[in-house]
Amino acid sequence: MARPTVRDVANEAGVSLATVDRVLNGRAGVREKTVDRVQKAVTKLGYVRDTYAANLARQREYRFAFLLPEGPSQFAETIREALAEAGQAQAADRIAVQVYSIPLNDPHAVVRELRALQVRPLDGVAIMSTETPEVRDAVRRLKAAGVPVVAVVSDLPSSERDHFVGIDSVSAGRTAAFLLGRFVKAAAGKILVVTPSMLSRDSLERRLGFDAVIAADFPEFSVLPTVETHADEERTSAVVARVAATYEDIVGIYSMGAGNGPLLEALRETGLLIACPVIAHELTPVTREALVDGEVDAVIAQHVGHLVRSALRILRAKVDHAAVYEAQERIRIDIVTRENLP
Amino acid sequence: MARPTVRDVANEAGVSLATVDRVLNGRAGVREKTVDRVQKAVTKLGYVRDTYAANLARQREYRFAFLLPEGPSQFAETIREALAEAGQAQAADRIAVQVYSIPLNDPHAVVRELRALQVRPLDGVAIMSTETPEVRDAVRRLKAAGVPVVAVVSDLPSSERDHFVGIDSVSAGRTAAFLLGRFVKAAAGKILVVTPSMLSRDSLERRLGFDAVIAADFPEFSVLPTVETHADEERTSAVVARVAATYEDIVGIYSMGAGNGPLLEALRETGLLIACPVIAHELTPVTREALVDGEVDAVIAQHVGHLVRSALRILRAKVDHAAVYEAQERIRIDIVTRENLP
DNA sequence: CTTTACTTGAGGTACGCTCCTCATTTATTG
DNA sequence: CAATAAATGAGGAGCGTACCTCAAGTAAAG
Repeated sequence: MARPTVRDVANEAGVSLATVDRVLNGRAGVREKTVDRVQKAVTKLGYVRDTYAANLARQREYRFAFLLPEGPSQFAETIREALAEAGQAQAADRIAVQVYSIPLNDPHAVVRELRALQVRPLDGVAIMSTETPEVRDAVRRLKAAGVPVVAVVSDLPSSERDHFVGIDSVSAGRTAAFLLGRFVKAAAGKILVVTPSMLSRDSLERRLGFDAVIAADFPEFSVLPTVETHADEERTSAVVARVAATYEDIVGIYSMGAGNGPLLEALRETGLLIACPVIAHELTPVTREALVDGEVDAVIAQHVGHLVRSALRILRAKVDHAAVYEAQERIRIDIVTRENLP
Repeated sequence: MARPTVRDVANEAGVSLATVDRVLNGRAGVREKTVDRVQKAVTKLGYVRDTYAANLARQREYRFAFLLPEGPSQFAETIREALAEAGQAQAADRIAVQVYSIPLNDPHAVVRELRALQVRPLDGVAIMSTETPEVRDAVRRLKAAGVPVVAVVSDLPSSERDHFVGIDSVSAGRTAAFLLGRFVKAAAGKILVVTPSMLSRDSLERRLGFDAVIAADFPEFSVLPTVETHADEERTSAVVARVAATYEDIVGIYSMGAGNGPLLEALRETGLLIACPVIAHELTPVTREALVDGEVDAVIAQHVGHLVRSALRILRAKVDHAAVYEAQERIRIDIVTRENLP
């Protein structure tokens, strides 16, 4: 009844332990017929390799790199924290994580950083970045070198990343629209949508989902053209002031991206913050405080702890050539309000 | 730089391997002075026991029991599924889970089931149950026998359960109130609250949280006395019909507990379902469908996968006399809408 | 100072697996 | 059919830990 071991498999297949080992680890020099026999024994007995014993024997150390955008992004910061927090568990799982910062606005630096990665021995890479040609090339090179790559938070679909870990941006936008539509008490009016940049795929997709739901379920509201802040404080305050002056019937606000600190400050000045329900993204110190203060009504978030753990699990699975358990790796779209704040 | 092993600790402390082993595993027969020396070496080197190697050597098998309420509860069913789904991972972690059904309405049967538990060798128990005297006694007996017990979903605070795995009911009620208050478009009116039974602690606490938020933030609404369905279909339909006839200004509905199938059916008949926003609990096939159909606007849920995994992790930690990593074990209050349905 | 009880050391075996070597058997080819 | 190549077997060491035994050491009690 106990778990079958390699020994049991060897017996069942009528071969030696060495042969079973060769088959299980894909080593060469075994006739196809024999491979079959062993595999049949494996399935018959329901043998599952004891990964822990295997790793113990193998003295395997998973060396993973996490590439996060440099700079004062609060969200990236919470990911760093989650990574540090997960450190404990990582050590037990023989996972060593190096965190690198990639300077987003300096393509040369990006290339340099990514080149450097290829030199040191590395078993897997997780990247959070917008999809620039440099990043795409780097991912391709890593893949060519046999290093698994997962995209985190923001997908890199046209690179050959192995997996994406994060929420579906279209659904996130739809969720925001649903909540905002339900929260607004006014009978009709305009909805303000703000993002640092519409060049990022995430913003585009969120807007797509947002518009679809507003159009279908809340036709009484019209969504204004997306306001871009370019992650610049002055620009944020200027552009928000202009929009607030132009339209007097703004009834709801959707902040699709980062930079909520300056944005909220600008909104405060215009008085829009008190009048309108606000939906924002990602749970950071700023959005948390805004939730508590009632300035932001709901935050669409992804659990950074899950994000990090999922990325590491997937990288490990890729290294081990094991299957990824998709159901567990799907990141949920968290809705955070003042009352269910974790 | 590599992880320190028992050998390193022995060297550092200037004692033998056997002594280190005695100290680490709390075996008797070591002078206090020596224990200190070893422990100092452990902290100095940052030694962490390799749990996997340890379990391998120990040939440990964690035998856990899950006690779930018998009967056609959809929620308990989803927990069973989550448990089965987790089976894979459990096997790798040397965890064997037995699921038992406890007949809620037959105290004798409960006692019998719980007695039976004590006979078989058992390393830990997770219980989902309301707090009856029988259950309380059983928990006490299990604890006395040295078996860790965690309460799942519904807390058993007056028993000596080691841990509670689930969401905070007061916060859940507050969250429901927040959402409902924001969803209702009417300027004023009454809110209908329904539960199978107000005898359960969960319902009481949810109502508490719900009332607090409505009173504080949405004073334009008044909450009707809780309607009890006693998990009975006919009673549900009768009582809902009566309430609907009595008050014509019901503007929102909060379903605090199980039995959403019959409840929704009854609400459908009264026409309340189309008119009012509805908040319910737990994501089951019924509530999922109701979300998709727009009959229920939001569901307050707890991720059953997390619930199960957390319970197992905690039980394992208790068995190993290891620390529970509280931050990871806090179950989030999920808000599920049509758009972020997992 | 002896007797006794308690502490500690030394060493071995085992867990399930990986990875290595070397010998032996089996199939393939000219 | 011999020479060569390929496939397989047998066995051992090691990963970090647990747990066991037996002997030797040290302290406290009489």
